[in-house]
Order: sequence, then C-alpha cells, then structure tokens
Amino acid sequence: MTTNTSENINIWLTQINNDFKAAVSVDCVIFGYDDDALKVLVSRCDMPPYEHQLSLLGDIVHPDETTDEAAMRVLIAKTGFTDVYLEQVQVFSDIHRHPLSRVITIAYYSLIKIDEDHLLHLEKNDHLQWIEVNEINSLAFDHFNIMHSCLRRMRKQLREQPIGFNLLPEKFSLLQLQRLFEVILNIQLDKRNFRRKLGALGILKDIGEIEESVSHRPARLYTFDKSIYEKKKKTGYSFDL
Amino acid sequence: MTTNTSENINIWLTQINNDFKAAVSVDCVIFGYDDDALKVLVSRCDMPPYEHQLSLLGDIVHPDETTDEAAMRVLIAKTGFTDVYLEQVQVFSDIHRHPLSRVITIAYYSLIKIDEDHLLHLEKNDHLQWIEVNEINSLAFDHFNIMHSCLRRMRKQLREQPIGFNLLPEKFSLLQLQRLFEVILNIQLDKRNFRRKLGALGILKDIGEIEESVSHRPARLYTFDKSIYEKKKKTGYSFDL
DNA sequence: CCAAAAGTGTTATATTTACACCCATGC
DNA sequence: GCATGGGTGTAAATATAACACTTTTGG
Repeated sequence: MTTNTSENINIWLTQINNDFKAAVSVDCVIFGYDDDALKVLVSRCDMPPYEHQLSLLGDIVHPDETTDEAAMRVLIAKTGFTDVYLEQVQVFSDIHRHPLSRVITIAYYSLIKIDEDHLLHLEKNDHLQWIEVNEINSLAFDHFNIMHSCLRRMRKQLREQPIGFNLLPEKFSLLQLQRLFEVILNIQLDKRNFRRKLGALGILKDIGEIEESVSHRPARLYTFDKSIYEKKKKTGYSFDL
Repeated sequence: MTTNTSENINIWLTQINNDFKAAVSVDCVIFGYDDDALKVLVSRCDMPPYEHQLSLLGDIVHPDETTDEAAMRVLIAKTGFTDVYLEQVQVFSDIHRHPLSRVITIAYYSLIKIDEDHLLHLEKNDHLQWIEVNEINSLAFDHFNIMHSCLRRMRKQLREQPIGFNLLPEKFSLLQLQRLFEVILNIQLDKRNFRRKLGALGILKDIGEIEESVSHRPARLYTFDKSIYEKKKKTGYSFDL
C-alpha cells in the first residue's frame, strides 16, 4: 500500500490521462429570507431519474475557472446579483451520486436579499422558485443532503459572524434582525437583551430614519457598518450572538 | 449566461467526456504533537520544479472511492494507523496549482499520536519526516497555503470540540493537556481555572493511575471518556475551552 | 534539602438571564 | 380607543479571571 513519492509521480503521469479524472461541479444552496421565513432557490430538474423533482443550482466547473469562480458564475447567472455572500462548505463525492457519470461536487451556500428587482429577474426564469426550507422534503440527486449540510454550516456561522445582514434589506429595524435570528436558528430571544447585546457590539449604525407606513409606532432603522466591524475584528473582537 | 436546466443536461452529456474533467486529489495535513511541539508529517518532493522541497502527503482520488476514503487510504499508507481523526477542510482549485495538469485538491487534516510504534513505522519510509509547524517556511505546490488553512481550522475546532485528545497518549496528565492547548493555540492558561473547567466538563475519567519515574510528585492520569461526551452532547451541551 | 511539578479555594469582575410597563402610530 | 410593535432598566444568577501556597516525589 505504501508508495513513495517518485512512484506517485509516475502513477500520476499515466493515470491523469486515463480513468483518474472526474467531472467536478459546484452546487449552490442559495438562501433568501422573506416573509419571516428562510427560503432556498431551487430549479425544476429534468434529468432522469429525477424528473419532476427540485434541485439545487449548479454547473460543471470549467477548465479555466476555480470552483469558487464557478459557484459565483452560477450565482450571477441565476440571480442576477454580482455582489453576493458565498461560502464553500463541503465536497460530496459518493461514487454514484450522479446518474450520468462520476461527478464530484463542491457545495456552497450563499445569502441574498430577496427584493423586488430580484423577483423580477426570476420571472424570466420560470423554472426557478423560492421554497421554504421547512417545506422541502426531498430534492434530486443528493441535494437534500447537501442542503442540510449547508444549512447546518450557515446556522453556525450566523452565530459567529455578522453574515445575517446579507439576508436583510440595507436598512432594517432591530425587530427584523431579531426575528431573522429566531426564525433561522429556531430559538427565542429576549427583546431587551438582544438590543443591549447588539448595542454593545457596536456594529450597527443608526441612520436616523424610521419605518414608514406601519400601523404602529415606527421603528428606527439601522445598517450594518462593515468598516467598523473590520476595524474591531483586527483588535481581537468577535461577533457572537 | 443564464442556462435552463435542460440545456445543462445537454451540455453535460457532451462536456463530461471532453475537457470538462479534472484530476482530483486529496492532500492530508497530518498533525502530531510531541515534545511540547505541534508537528506535521511531510515528505520529500521529487517532482519538478519542486525537487528538494517538502510536500504534504496526498494522492489522486481513485474512481472507486470517495474523497474521504482516498484521504483515509493515504493516511493508512503513510502512518500505518487505521483509526485516525480525519476532517475535510477545503478545496483548492487554482488552475495552475499543479505543474503537470489541472489538479483540484481536497485538503484534509488529521490528528495522530506520535508514539514509538509509529516512529518505527516511519523508519521504513525514510523520505517521511515530522517537522515542527513553526519551522515550516515553504512547501511544494500550494501546500504551505493548504497547511495554514488546515491549521486555522484545526485551532478553531480544538476550542470547540474534544479533539485534542487524539494528539495525546491514551493516558495523560492534566498538565500535559493544558500544555497541548497552550502550545497549539499559542496562549497561556491558568492552571487552577483550567482544571476546574475540565472538571466541570465531566468528560475526563480518572483512571486511578499516576505517572511513573518522574523526578517530582507524580500526576494523576486521565483518559477522555468518549461515551460520556456523546451522551452529554445529545442533551445540548458543548465543549468549549 | 533541593528542584520540579502536583494539587487545591476564594474573591472580584463581567456576563447572562429574567422580567413589565409606557409610548407612538394607523385605523 | 384599540391593536400593534417600539422602546427602555434593574436585580439575581452565573461564569470568568486573578492569584499563592503546601505537597510529593527523585536525586
């Protein structure tokens, strides 16, 4: 079993040109948050034997791009956004995970704001749809599994890094932010403690605006101040819900 | 740019057989802890243009194995151990990262105990060596970069999960454990607070033995009780240094 | 008896939790 | 005026951090 380095080289020179190559793809779990629910952007799948199922958005990795670039290309193609949060999660490489041939896939998750511009973009792409995470029972290929791995990772990072803002509009109220954590993490938070905590973190900027046309006292609006966060991060500080 | 699902299928059917396949490899950052230092198992590299440099241990992924299996195969081949802690970290896919052809690699890190049996095994493999992490300034390919990604990930997990025990002998003293955290994380810990904390975690078993042939008061020896940890984990409890 | 690490408690400080009422707005 | 969420403080409990001396062993 033990091979030394020079053997490896020889093996590689011959094997790389034969059966030792695989198709490599990326699959993106694109999360959006809307209407107090966490959603995923999925596509109808036409490939046997998964016709009539839903699948994640992905594509094969091209020879002239990294996997990160491939994932970003898929995102831009499917959502129209160029500036999206994207995070590599994990490789899925079961031998028979794809019916056509061996396809090793790299799973990514992405966070985007579901806004009107974007919904407009989707209309041109009628096989795409947002579906609530909780309503997904199965997906084509091993995509259900992939989605849950990404969900787990995203939930962890949501607590450890200020990524939740990617799911909200530029301006948001503290209750919107609290609801986002509650919905995604499936927990309950105390309003006062939550506000104190976020105040202490010092990464929100009160923009001096308030909600409009709400049938109750309008809330102050905030934005996430990324530059302050980056500055604080350097001096050994960590976001932690 | 936008392609719909059925187009994708057609693209795939033709492209998978042409230029759209890549060689996929695994690279293992094998950490060991010995002599109060964190070390990595590396190999001399004979492949131009990296002759005389050191490289990580890796191999191409075979058609009949997952990437996890490939990584485990490399580990068994190089270390002789079959029961090792192994964790997938990240994909490295820069187009020219390998001089021979496009090789997309999956980085793994592994934690093993450096003991005498193992050193014996290494003697048969004279191009392998343990080298202190701090003494590594460069490695072949992008392996230096890979090593640091794995180091960062390992340090994070060391604080969040009881993985450090994989680097220690079966029986260890509390000071040994404390030193391990201090060395790897490059921090100082208070002896009493550390002991109280680990006592509170309740995952160590006092095996009623003590150190032998030490020229000072011998310490009690403990083992990590994995079954208790697993039980506690289910009832929502987390290791956190 | 000396060197070296083992082992052990208390106090101050910081963090986290629990909890209830009045306020501003639209209808 | 009523329904809806906005906004605010305090006290108790818990967790963390700082800190020094006696004990046991080998040489």
